[in-house]
Amino acid sequence: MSRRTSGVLEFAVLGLLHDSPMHGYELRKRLNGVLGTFRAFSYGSLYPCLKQLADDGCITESPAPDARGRRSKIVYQLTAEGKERFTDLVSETGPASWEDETFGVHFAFFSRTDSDTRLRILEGRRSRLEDRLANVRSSFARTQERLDAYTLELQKHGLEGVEREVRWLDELIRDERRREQHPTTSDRANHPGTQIDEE
Amino acid sequence: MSRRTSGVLEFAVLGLLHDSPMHGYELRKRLNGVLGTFRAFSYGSLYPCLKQLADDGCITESPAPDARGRRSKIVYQLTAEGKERFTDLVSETGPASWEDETFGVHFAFFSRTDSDTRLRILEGRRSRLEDRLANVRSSFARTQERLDAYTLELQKHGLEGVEREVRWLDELIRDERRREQHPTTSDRANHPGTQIDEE
DNA sequence: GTTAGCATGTAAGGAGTTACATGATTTT
DNA sequence: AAAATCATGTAACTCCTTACATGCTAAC
Repeated sequence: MSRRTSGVLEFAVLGLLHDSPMHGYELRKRLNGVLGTFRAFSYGSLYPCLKQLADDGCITESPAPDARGRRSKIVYQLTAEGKERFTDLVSETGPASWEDETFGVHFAFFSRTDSDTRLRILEGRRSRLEDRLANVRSSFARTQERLDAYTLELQKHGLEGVEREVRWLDELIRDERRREQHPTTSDRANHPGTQIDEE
Repeated sequence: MSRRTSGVLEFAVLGLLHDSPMHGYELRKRLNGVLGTFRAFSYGSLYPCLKQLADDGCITESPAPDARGRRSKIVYQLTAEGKERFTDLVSETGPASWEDETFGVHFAFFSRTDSDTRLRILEGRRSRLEDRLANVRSSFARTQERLDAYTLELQKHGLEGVEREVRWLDELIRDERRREQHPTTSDRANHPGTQIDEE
């Protein structure tokens, strides 16, 4: 019942261990694989996080099957409670799922959710970005003349980046809606190998 | 000679105070204006930073905080040492100038630098991103088949974002080179109002 | 038998946030 | 005179990094 840990790292760890047990080293590599450009974590945060998850009863630390020597490798494995915890996290559709720091991870584990949750998160993210656009644009209009060319260029680039993400989200939302209307067999269990039905 | 503070916030504060003295409240608004989409700071980090800069002798707080009776507004102003510090920071062309957390701020104050420094930073950033692309692409090639459609989509989106920034940098570098070859009067002092010579 | 990579950790600290506390000034 | 906004600050905390420390295991 503890539920002490929080944050992106914990979420990602639970998600990866959901696929299969692993040791920390492997975990870290996959972590940086799954999160890609978005984030990278060091062992200095990974191992304490694993300890915490173990304390919380979400994972078990077991010595490796081939352990005969002294300090053996540790295989981390999800418990029933850990699975439950992950399910809770992955189906969260509040602000925590669409903020900058967390949206990427939620998206990375989208195949663990249902279309409904996905849509809510995508739309949440979208309106979050729209808010930001509105803010930036209005302060832009107010202070534009005071900014030099480079600052202006930076604003423009940032703005276009956000606009680009909005377009991306629009496409994803459209696909997701289409899928809701024309459900296929692969929609309930979206395992690796499943393709998004365009391109 | 202290030089204790470091980081983006300090840099940005020095840069803004370089234009004109201000109080903290105003400073914070401009901060979020200049940095736009990239970052936002709270008072909880701004005021301690200002205290630190005052301790370091980079800024003065006027009137002195010992004003009897009422609490008065404080106007923060750059000292000679503060100006020097900012000049040092703004002409830094090492990794500190092109990493994710810092590049934006350096760019925002590009008009305070010479074309040479700008080019070095832009190119440093560019090669930083190229490295990242190479990394992601190779790990992508290795692990692609193990990723589900959403994770793949996320990777793709991230990758395209980086590619987009590279194209942006290419354009800026080209412009900067053109400017080096055809210097205009506005190149040495790039004050507000100066336009980048395209668009 | 030594280098390189696999594997697990810890201590110290950096850079920021949130929530709170307080008071001054302007607008309605 | 109430509400909004301007204005300054602090304490506790979060989440992560760097640098270090240690030892195992495979390959050359």
